[in-house]
Amino acid sequence: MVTILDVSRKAGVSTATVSRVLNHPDMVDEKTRDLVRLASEELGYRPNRIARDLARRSSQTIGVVVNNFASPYYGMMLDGVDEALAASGWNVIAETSRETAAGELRAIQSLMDRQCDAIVVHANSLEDEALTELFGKYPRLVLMNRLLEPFNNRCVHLDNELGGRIAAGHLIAKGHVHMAMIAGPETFHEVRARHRGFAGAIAEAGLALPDSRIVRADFSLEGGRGALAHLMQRDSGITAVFAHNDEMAVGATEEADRMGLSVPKDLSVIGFDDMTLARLARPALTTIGQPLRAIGAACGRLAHALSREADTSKIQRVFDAELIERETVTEPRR
Amino acid sequence: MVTILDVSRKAGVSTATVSRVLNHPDMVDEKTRDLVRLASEELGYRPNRIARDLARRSSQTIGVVVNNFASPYYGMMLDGVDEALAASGWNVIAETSRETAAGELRAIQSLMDRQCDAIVVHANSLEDEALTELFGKYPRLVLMNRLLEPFNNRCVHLDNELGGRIAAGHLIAKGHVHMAMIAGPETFHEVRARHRGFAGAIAEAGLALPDSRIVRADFSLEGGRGALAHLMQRDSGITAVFAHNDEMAVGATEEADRMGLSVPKDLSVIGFDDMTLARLARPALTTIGQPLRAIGAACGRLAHALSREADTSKIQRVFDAELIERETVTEPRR
DNA sequence: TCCCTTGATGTAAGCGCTTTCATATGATAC
DNA sequence: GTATCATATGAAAGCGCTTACATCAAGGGA
Repeated sequence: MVTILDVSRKAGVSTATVSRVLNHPDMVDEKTRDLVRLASEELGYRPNRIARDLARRSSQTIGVVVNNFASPYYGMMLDGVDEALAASGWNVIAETSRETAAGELRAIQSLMDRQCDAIVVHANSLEDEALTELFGKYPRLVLMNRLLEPFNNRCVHLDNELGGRIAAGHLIAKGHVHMAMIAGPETFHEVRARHRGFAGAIAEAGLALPDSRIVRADFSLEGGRGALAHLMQRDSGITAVFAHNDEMAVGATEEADRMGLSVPKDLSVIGFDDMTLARLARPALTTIGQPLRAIGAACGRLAHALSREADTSKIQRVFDAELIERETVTEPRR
Repeated sequence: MVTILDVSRKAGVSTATVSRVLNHPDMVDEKTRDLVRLASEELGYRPNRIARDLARRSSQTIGVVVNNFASPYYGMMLDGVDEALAASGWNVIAETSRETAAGELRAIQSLMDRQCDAIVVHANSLEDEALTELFGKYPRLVLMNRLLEPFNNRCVHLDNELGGRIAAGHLIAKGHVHMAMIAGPETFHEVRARHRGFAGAIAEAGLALPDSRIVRADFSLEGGRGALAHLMQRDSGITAVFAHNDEMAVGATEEADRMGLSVPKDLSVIGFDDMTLARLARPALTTIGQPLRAIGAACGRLAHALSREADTSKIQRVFDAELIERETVTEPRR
């Protein structure tokens, strides 16, 4: 390994000077600069990032914690973070939590041990209290796609409640009255917010969403199928279903099809997330979109600003959900 | 920040002893060990990973270079790497190349600067020569899902040629004679291998795959649609199409539908990759699956072994493509 | 009793950088 | 010619760890 000492010797200067041409080139004479650069070049010198970080007491790195890498949901947000940071020369290092609270803690710890200047965490297993303690203790934590009340200014998230509202609003506008919901697991705070929004808008319209029209599934296609079967068996008068993600919505569509119900003629279906699959499903799924890349990018910018103690006031923290109209919602049959 | 010095003072021992209870606990007396552990605990001490890595001259970290995070194709492989390394306590740090050769080089460099003990790279923009030079120079590089001839033992990949062969074999077995191919961009080495396998198997069966039945598209749904339109216009006798990825296959299916051709009755379609979409498409897409997670895991294991100069001979490097039969292939009409 | 082991700990020298502070040099001003 | 200042550089002290080596006490064998 060629070190700064080798370069300094070859160039006939001190290591301090070499370090300066790397980091503060204007502090050194042009001739010396060229000398050093030439020597660097010839030796193929590359500064050791670890040593630099240790000396600087800053790693110029943002850590990110996500559930896994395989799901494009996290992938898009990660891409967003990455993109936001690329220009500044900062790096992102991501770790997975494997969907457990312990994993989330472990990943955060591990990223702190690596001296990340700030950490963006997508936590959905950790409880509010645990998070509150963490956020109270560490000022350079950013919460990704979740709201934690006293720390709003370090949360970047989709307005899930609005998403639920939009879904309900769209169905109501089409004339639906007997609506049902296929919810995700209650541990997800997004699920609770979507539920709140959907139920709220329905109530405000003077309609009802009895518990019998709510069923929970696990975000999977099969879960969606089972949920729809369950729902229709309880109450065959349902004309529209809101599913908490696209995969369950597609599952519900398939199950409806299997039961001889045509979507959207006999049953309208609306999903959530607007993943690729919503676009590719047939009939193409009407859904609620969220700007994942933008959310990720905002997290990246926020984390970066926090690290440099820069102004964070102009960074957007709440992103609106958006109705993506495709083919699975129409007026109810009368 | 609480350092090893703080702990040593609190426990009344030297920093060396503290370091030893952390790294070689059996070298220190039980009583001292407890003393140190207690002090650590009370102070909330966490070793600074950067300092440790510098002193050890090893980061216990594997770097991974991928095109992007958003595509599950990379996501699954990343998850595989992550999973393979989790047990050993090693970390993975991933960087994106943004799909350019320059980006691939930049990412590799950056990971080297961070002293990754080994680097797994998914390179599809870099030419063979450039890669050969890199692999010659750095013995701890692993190539992900691509074969680079003189360095077979550092390449983990799907047998794409076999994949092409399997696709052709399946269609031939069903009785197809007039087959076509929607290829991806020729810059992808996978594309060339799939082409080779598909064409080879057809030739060996005594059939023909004239150039007029090959058309190139860009791996997108729209590309697939356009390609199929093109193909059928040139030669309406085609009874089966092999597309180089699932998205193009689904596009082709849709376009066929639009043209009044029913899949699979009038036209059989077979894709490649077996992404979620293949499972969810209707009709569900028959395709060639690749064990991405396993490939990623093998890369992780190989990189890990390389770092420790351990035995790598038992690590699988070539993975077989697999036929996933669903609904889009059947016998041709006669 | 003396010498040699053995085991437990401390001392201190790194790891490859950055940065503070001191120093040298030449230019500028009087 | 001397005092002053700006500019360019070097010396050296860290950053928070690990580890080779030295040291020391206790135990065992002669």
